[in-house]
Amino acid sequence: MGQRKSGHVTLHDVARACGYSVSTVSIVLSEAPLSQNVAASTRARIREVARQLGYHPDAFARSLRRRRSQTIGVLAYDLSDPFCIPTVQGIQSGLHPANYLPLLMDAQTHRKLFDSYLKMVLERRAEGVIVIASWVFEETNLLADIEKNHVPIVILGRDLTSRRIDSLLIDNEAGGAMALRHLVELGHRRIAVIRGPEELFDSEPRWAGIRRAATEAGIKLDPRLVFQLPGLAGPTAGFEGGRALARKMLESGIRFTAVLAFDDLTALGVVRGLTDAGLRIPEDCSVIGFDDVLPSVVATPGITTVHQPLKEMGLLAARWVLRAIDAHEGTSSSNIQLHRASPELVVRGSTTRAAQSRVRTASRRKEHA
Amino acid sequence: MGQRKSGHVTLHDVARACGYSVSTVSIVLSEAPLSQNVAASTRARIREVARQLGYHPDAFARSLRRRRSQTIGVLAYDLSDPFCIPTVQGIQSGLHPANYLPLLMDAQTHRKLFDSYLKMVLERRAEGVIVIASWVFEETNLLADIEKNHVPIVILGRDLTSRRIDSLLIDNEAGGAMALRHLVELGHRRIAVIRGPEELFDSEPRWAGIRRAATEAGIKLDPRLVFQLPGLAGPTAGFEGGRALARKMLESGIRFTAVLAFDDLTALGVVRGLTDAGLRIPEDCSVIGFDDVLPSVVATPGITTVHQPLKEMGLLAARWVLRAIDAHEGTSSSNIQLHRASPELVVRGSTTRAAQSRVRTASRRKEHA
DNA sequence: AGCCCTTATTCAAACGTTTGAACCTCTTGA
DNA sequence: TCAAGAGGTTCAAACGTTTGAATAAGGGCT
Repeated sequence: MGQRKSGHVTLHDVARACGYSVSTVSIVLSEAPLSQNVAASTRARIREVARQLGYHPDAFARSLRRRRSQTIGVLAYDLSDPFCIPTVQGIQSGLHPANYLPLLMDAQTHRKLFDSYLKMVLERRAEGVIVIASWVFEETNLLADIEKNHVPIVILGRDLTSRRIDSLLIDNEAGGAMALRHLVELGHRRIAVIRGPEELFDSEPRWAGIRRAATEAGIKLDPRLVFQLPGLAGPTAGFEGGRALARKMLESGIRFTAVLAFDDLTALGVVRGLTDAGLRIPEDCSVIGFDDVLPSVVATPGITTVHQPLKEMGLLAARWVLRAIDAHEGTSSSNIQLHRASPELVVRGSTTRAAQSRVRTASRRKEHA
Repeated sequence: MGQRKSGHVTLHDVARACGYSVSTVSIVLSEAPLSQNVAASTRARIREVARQLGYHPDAFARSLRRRRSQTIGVLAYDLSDPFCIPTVQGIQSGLHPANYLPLLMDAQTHRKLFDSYLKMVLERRAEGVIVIASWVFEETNLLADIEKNHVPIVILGRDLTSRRIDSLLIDNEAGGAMALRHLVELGHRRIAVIRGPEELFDSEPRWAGIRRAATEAGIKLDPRLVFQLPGLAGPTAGFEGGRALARKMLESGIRFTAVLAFDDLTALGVVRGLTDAGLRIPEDCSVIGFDDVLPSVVATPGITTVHQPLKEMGLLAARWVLRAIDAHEGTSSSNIQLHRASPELVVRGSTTRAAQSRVRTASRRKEHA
């Protein structure tokens, strides 16, 4: 009856209630090796009492004593980016079998939040950290602290091997090339490209891949058809950006039969922009994106895109940290790793052969020239 | 130099490094009231050394001693449901100012995961729990444990006041009515309805609201035009369901000029299904959804829908738990609360006046009759 | 009897904090 | 000169676990 002030049932309570010592109860409930030596009847009794009282071991006390938190900090730069979710799920599924718990935090694109969460992760003695970051996380000085405390860290979405951090990211170069090749194979020659914002790490290599593929295919990308997304803010920035640029494309008066957008949200914005102007997708203009997020799947037409194996990447990231933790047991760090995941083309309804589309676009375009 | 075995810098280390006792260091670094009495020079010195060493207080030890975890468990039934994200963000923003940290877990619709996470939340001594659940969380016996341990709990998305749990949810009845009224005001009379799956709590009241509004408007809902989503599985189940049912609608041969879908994903599925059959949205048929998730914003046409103020609800949920924790300090529980958030209609491109659309649909329909 | 082994249980120290109480060493006022 | 206070710092106990070492009681062996 007498409730402890904390309001939580402790080993002590269970011990008192069943007449055994705290040690015995602990040994039984935590299934320590010694528990083989405990009489079966005792075990049963203790378990029963614990259950009745609703006992749950205190993770703080336990972690303090065991010096293991069984926790991995997962820092997402913005959960509302559909990009993050599958990654997180991959991480989760990698951590769960090893009995590790992700300590998931959403920085909501705020640099300050990011820093303060990183600190918290450290304070909660996460044994490792996974950062999902396209762009935050430039130069946080907490990184130094992480090192000082010997917490292994893996970053997803950027190459930071130069700073001696294990990194996983999509092969943007290959992905960009893949997207352009797809359009070329459909017969498109006059292709508008929307590059990513400068702050974004992915922008450059993706663009490089696009140019390489264009060169290989013997196609010149008209510089007047190359646009760039402005800096980002909010979850629908890509959409609005794509929409605005679509309008610009039409106003430019240059002929094009396909748009290669930086990512899916941008592609969806382009679709909206072109549709508003009276074009039909894909008949009058093909549109391709990058990422393969949910909205691309459920939009009509579905957006052809370059799929990132996010779940797999998350899973791998989880494996890496766990391995690093194990290694740490031994001693010293292994070598810094870099993984470039292979993108995959997903063809949906937003792209089609160029043949007739070129004509239509041309005729339509006059209205906006 | 000599690294402690734990690899973490402790108060002890800082104390040794600067020649003061652990107590003094603790008092300074935790900014305890006593720290006014500590010489300014000492304070500065201690802070400096702590910084240099990369000291971060051990949250376990601290929570253990202070008997406060500053943590609220947040259990989402499925983070990949776009529905969850804004809610989580709302919760986060409600917790942050009070210096509480959400312990976010994603059950990924797995009942077992849900239970095991709930246990973990309890073990980590969360001071409160917020559950985002449309459907999991039927009868988990852990609920009893939660009560035994006096952890305040709030549920989002269901009414569980009958089980003495504070609950927040959207006013489904009003939302359903709102959706139907919108269609009626646009002149639609022959409206197809897709009800939610039975397991889902929201399905029934939403449907009730629809019927009430129909009656009030003097409209009969043709039972042959009322469909029901099958049980759900996976994030795109709603989409596939809507798509399949759209086909069924057309095959039924019954005339309709608008579809009221259970939620946005379903609505998007309907759009796809109808479009595939050659109809145009909204000219040939209006489609309305429910929830206002990201894909509805970025699809073309944008999906007209009933907005749920998820961020606000999350914020309120956070406030409630915090209040409950404060109250707990005092003693005894206040009364169980229920909040029905008011939905809001968001008109986008997927709905339009019925006048011409009825004709077109009729003429189109022949192709599929 | 004495010894060792097994079985069943408990002791007590430790994990890294926080904090009420205690301890010094000065001033200051009477 | 002493008491009282203030300023500055430390003691030591506690939070709820875990775990190596210790204890105790029973056998079986020589």
